[in-house]
Amino acid sequence: MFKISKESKKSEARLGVLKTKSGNLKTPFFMPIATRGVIKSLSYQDIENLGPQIILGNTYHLYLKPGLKIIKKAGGLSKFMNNKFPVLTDSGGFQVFSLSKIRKLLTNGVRFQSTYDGSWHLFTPEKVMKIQSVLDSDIQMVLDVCSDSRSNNRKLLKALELTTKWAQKCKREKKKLDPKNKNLLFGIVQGGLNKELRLKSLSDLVEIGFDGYAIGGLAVGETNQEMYKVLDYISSAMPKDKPRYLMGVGYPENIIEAVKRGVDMFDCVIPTREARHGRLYLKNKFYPAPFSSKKRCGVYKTINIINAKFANDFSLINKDSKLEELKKYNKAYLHHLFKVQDPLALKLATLNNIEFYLDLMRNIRKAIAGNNL
RNA sequence: GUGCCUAUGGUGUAACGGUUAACACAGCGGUUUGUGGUACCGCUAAUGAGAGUUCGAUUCUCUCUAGGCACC
Repeated sequence: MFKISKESKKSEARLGVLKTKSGNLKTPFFMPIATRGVIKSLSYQDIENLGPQIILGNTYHLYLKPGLKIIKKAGGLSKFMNNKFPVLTDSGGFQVFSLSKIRKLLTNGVRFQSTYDGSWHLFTPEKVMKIQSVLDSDIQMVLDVCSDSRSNNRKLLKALELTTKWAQKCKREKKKLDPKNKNLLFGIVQGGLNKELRLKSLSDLVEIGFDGYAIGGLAVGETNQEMYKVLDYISSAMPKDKPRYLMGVGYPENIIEAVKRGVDMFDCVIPTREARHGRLYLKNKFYPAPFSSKKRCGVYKTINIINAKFANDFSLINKDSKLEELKKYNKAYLHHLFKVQDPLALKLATLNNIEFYLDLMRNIRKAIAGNNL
């Protein structure tokens, strides 16, 4: 299921292959986000041109819209999207955190209010697994309780205990729904910034046994240093022969620091969300030199294409791109597209940033192979 | 030509004889970590011109200028 092919001599970084029913994934990898069943503004053709290894969808959002009936009729999320890549679905655990104002935490699950029509829906561990079964995602996540990493220990402990209890239920339900273990199930480590709680959470999950382990509840308000400190001890304590997934992270420098600490999988809204707000990730002249811990790893820069100075910049959006659009359109034009709020602006910027992230991951893998990371 | 009405940032509107003239959009810049395209946070920017009344006028009066409407 997961095989490590190379361990860096320079750090805890490793190369591996994760097998899923829809394809094999070279780790470390990054998952572009398609929460609602679309990488915002991109068609399946655009996605194929980018060639991600895997994309990410969301249980809560897809359950509300289009709903299970439609997904079932379509034959699963990938068929619905005409997507040929593996899919990981998040459980809705993050919505416990991000939608904290419109949810109620119960001992048997979470009651969420729909962001569409205000109706209430109970998400139990069992139900979340049923939904993911219909979505037929290659990698499924247990329902967890993601809390603010700076919460007090009592709250963290409660979140952790619920997470563990629910993880057990998720595993049991998954066995019923998918006895041949066609799709993978990952547990999620919680515990905030508390070492003792983190390690307890991990060992409880390992005892239950999962196909992979995720680190949740990070990048939710703490500093980078605090996050790295957690990774320092939790990553090395995780089973070596299972993939490690740092949920929701991050900026390129965060990803590099996590890879050095032995993390294999990432997802983040940054490249896509920031694209829609006009920020483009671009290689600088040192790319892909050995990634340093300097700001922007010393190898990339960002620009805000909406800035007035680009109104007159007729240089190409991205001369290094493999994508025709980014090599043929210039910055002044993209600036204009943002000013007139044309959807093409979002698509071009999104293509640029995802391409950057995927290329970054390729170079990270190359660097590990050469013991340079 | 006569009468009436109007004049506030780039645009559209508030306000009041009395603190620093408010709001929206536009403009300029920033934020974003298991999604925020519709989000969030800053910044810039105005009382048409002149005179009078008044302790104090963007507000009241007059003249001018510009625009609108009606009549000839």
